[in-house]
Amino acid sequence: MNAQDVILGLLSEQPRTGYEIKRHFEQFFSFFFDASYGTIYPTLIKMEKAELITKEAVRQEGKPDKNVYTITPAGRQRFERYLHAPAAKEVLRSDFLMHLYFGQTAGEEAVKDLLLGEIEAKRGLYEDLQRKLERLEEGKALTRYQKMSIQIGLAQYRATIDHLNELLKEEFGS
Amino acid sequence: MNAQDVILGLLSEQPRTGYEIKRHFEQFFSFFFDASYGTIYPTLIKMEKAELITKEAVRQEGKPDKNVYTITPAGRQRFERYLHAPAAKEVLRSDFLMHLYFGQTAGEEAVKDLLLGEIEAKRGLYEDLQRKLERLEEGKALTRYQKMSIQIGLAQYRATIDHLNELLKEEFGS
DNA sequence: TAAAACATGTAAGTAGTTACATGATTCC
DNA sequence: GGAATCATGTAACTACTTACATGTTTTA
Repeated sequence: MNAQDVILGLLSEQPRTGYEIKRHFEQFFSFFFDASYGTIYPTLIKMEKAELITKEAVRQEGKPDKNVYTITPAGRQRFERYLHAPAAKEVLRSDFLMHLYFGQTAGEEAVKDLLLGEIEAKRGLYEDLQRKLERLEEGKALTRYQKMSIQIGLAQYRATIDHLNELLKEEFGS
Repeated sequence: MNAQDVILGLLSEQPRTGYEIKRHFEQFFSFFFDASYGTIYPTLIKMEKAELITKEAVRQEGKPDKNVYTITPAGRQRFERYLHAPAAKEVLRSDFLMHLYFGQTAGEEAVKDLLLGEIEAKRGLYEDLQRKLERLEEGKALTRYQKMSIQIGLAQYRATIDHLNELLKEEFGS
């Protein structure tokens, strides 16, 4: 999975601008994918050259002009290929766990703060994601599977928060 | 967190070769960090030039020669700086969740297979990590915090497997 | 009046992977 | 005899981020 696959997927739902794609990443994919404008815009240009998508420039009043991208049949085919290929293995990069691993060097107080910080961070992410899900459910624009993927994120956060809280109680008694 | 920080951490425990560092990544960090030889060896060379570590060539019988790296005081200082800086935010990249998100396009059968596959994959990772933990506990070479970080991984896998199994039952009735 | 939202793009740099290249020894 | 383990390294490439660059309108 790279930025191109994901962008193709979003454009297979409907035409979108680079700006809208980025917003979608933040709203739906925040906990398992991200890409910056510095990736999105060059990728769109590259994909247009490869004829996977087409660009339409749209003039707007009171706002900057925008480029709306539409997927082509070749683009759709490419996306199908990605979708039916086996999912690549998940990659987690956790600086929190790395810090914890070296806790002996950092000292008990530092580790306690680390745990407290991680719990707070995860709680924030959890609430944020929950609010997003609520807002999206009101809008009714959510497929069954989109909802599932968000709920998996929620369950994962929840489980981590619970486990970390237990650890804190057991190991540091507070 | 980058490869340099982590390597510095491992060398702060004891002198090691590039090969041993890679093996350690696999044994301890498999679920929250990884780096290939193509990263490790060039990084070691760069760090030696920066005088964060020193190299000692060791001749061996019946095995290739090896380069044993030792951390310098400057390297230790650099590692402390990393360790006391706030932990960078965790990054997850899940192609499984991306596939699930686009389940509507892929179809119900494909999604069911996807879930089944993910459960199997996670179960494998869980058992693997559990075996690693057992072996390491026998060896008694584990600090309290090292054990904690592995247990967090185990709890995370466990929670995901359970949640995915429930999803499968509820949504696909099998 | 300042920040957020809307909107696009580039240049320079960072950080990594994959594949190749080599070669002995030990275990199955 | 073949796979796994031990052991190091490079070249080409991929994929991304960060910072810069610009400018309007709406909202708090």
